[in-house]
Amino acid sequence: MANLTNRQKEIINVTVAIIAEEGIQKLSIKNISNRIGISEPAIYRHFACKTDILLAVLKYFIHSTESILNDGIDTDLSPLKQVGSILMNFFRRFNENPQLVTIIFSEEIFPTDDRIAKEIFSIIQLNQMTFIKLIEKGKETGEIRDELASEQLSTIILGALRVLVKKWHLSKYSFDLIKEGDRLINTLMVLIKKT
Amino acid sequence: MANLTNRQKEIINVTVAIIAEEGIQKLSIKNISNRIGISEPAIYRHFACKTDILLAVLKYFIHSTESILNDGIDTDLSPLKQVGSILMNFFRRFNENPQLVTIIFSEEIFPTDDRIAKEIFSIIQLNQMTFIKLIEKGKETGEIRDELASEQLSTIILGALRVLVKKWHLSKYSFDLIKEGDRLINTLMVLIKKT
Amino acid sequence: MANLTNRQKEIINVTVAIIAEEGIQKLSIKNISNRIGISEPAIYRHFACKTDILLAVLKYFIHSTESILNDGIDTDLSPLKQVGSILMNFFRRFNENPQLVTIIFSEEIFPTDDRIAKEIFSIIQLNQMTFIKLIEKGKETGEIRDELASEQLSTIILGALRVLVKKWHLSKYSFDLIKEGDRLINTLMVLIKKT
Amino acid sequence: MANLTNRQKEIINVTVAIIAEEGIQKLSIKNISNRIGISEPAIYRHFACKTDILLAVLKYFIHSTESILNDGIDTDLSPLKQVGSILMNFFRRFNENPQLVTIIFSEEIFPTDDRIAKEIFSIIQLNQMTFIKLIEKGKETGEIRDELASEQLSTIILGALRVLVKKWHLSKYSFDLIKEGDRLINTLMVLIKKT
DNA sequence: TATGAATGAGCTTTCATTCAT
DNA sequence: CATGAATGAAAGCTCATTCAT
Repeated sequence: MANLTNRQKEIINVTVAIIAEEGIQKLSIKNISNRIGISEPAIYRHFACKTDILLAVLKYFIHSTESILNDGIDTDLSPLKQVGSILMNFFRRFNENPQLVTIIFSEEIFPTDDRIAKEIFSIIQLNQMTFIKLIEKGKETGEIRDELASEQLSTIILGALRVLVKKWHLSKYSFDLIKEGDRLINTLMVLIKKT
Repeated sequence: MANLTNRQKEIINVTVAIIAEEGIQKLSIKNISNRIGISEPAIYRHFACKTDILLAVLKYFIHSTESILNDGIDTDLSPLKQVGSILMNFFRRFNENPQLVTIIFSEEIFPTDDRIAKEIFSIIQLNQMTFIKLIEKGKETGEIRDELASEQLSTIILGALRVLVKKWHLSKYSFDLIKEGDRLINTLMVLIKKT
Repeated sequence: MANLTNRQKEIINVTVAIIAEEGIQKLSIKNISNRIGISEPAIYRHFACKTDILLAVLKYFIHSTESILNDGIDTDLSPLKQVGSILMNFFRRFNENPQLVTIIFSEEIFPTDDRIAKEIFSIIQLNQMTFIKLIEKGKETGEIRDELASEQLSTIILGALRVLVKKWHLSKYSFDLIKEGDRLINTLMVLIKKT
Repeated sequence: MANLTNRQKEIINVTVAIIAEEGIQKLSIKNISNRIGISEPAIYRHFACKTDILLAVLKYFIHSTESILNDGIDTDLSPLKQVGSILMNFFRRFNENPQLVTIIFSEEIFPTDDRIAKEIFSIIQLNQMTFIKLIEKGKETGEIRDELASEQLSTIILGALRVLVKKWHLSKYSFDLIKEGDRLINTLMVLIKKT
């Protein structure tokens, strides 16, 4: 976000808001420019085309995801605790900013475009790799069950995260994500920790 | 699918194929009619509007999902084995019919429409409830760890299923879903079974 | 109406009802066939094209108009009384069958078509001539002011009829057409009768 | 018309011309844009939807009607003379601009729409009230027969105006509207003035 | 006499984008 | 940096009508 102008940031924010509130089908240049209060051609002063806006949005999400992951990882906690800490970070971020949900786990909504597909793949890889590394570390320290493949454990953790958050989103935030998230983390911890 | 005409079935199949191959953004009446080889207005002899086509597609998926779930549940296997059997059924179905993936786990792709939202919610509920019931049974028979909430275990199982299948799909089927699915099932079994 | 089949009469009645209730813009073959409960092509068994249906409707109105005019004229009343009698006949017919209004004075609603234009012109001529003849007779009997041109008096009478009926129709029948019609007739009588 | 852009005025004029020449059934965005020489979507830069164009047309007619009425009313003439003056104004305006006829007296041609219905009702009310007020004044000054209800006289005057103009229009302007109009005005004057 | 299926032409409207100013 | 005007392409959908059965 550093090398973006204020207008570009504004466009990205408005784009995220539209996708979250009205769905990607309602995302149009007109819709974006109306929300900002400028004309449609004005958008093209700041982005070459619509795809570039979506790419910028995705890059912003990578940045968000990275910061969620890093906030959890920069501690003195044990690897297992760090897994829990990262998950709780996700829940907290979603709770504060629910519109993130619509996009951060929604590969499907974006139009089929090679550049976009690449960007999405890198988000997924980032999540996957972070957890795999932590699980490996946890196995080394004897904290995590080492008879189970790290990749599969990572899949299980990410899947649980995703399904709970989606359920929360589809239920229109009808339950306390932090509380349910905490319970889910505990269950996951019980499942994977060495006894 | 029983009370549908052949043309209606054809339209549904073509719709599924388009969504799977080109994404929902490319789904248009023209696209559907072109693939079938009829004119656009001809579609409206068989469905009143585009939304009705999507609803029919979703109902078809509910039917598919139900049959996947029922194929696993109608056995003499133990509840835990049934969980594994259902999961393997999913993997096998996806492997045979990869275009199912794009839709069956993709709430987000459908346009915001009350009737569609209702249909999607029922698919999710169906999956959730099936696993919760089996887990409850498994706890009763002493096969599944009873210190863990059934709803959370269900969330974990569904999440793992989803993430593996999506990974397979995004990687353009670059790995053997059946083999990886089998390994994931084993890992899940190890995690949740009582020792 | 004599040489029409029952189905043809049914189609005409339904067409009149649609025009009256929903306007001519909503008149379509589909709409007609739906109301009757038959298929669209079935309509073409009874009329060659849509214009023919409209022509039949117009002929039915000519017939209606003729009978309204004749019911008033076949009496022993004086010419001036006959003018009043015919006008009251119109009001009574509209009161019993309000959907007549939408069409009987609505040249404009029909599509531009030579055959239709001809038919409409003949309705107007019929009305015009009937009143002109009566006024001429009334002048001869010394009942009607003879310093005024018959054609203009006819125009004034027909105009008054039309505006009152349209007002009644636009106000959604909010006043008693018979009572207001009676008062209008009296006013017209006062205006044109010789003193 | 003051707060309209030139393009908007052009669209309104072309719309009026199409309705007058081809009927409202032939009025389409394509038809409008073709006549102007721009593309169809270009229309939507100037009006949000087709209904808004029709509303602008109607507002233009209200304005026209108002100026016809006011041109006649702002004089030192007696009320009865003013009635005649207004009627002659109508005839003159129609004579100069025959396409006005098709719309100004044609409530029926517009599609059923609440906003449009409201606009049409206000045109009718305006005409009605203007004549009623003048007749009331004429009764006070002893110029107009006071044994007759003003509302009915207004109905008679408006009806006569309408029928003559429509006759002129349907006959494809085959007679001199000004001359016939003048004769009709004289007849009306004779009928309603106190003797 | 009726129907199911289909069609070409047309409709209103939206979209991403361009260009002169 | 911004806008008003415009556009080609495409969308979902309706219409009168045809044709084989």
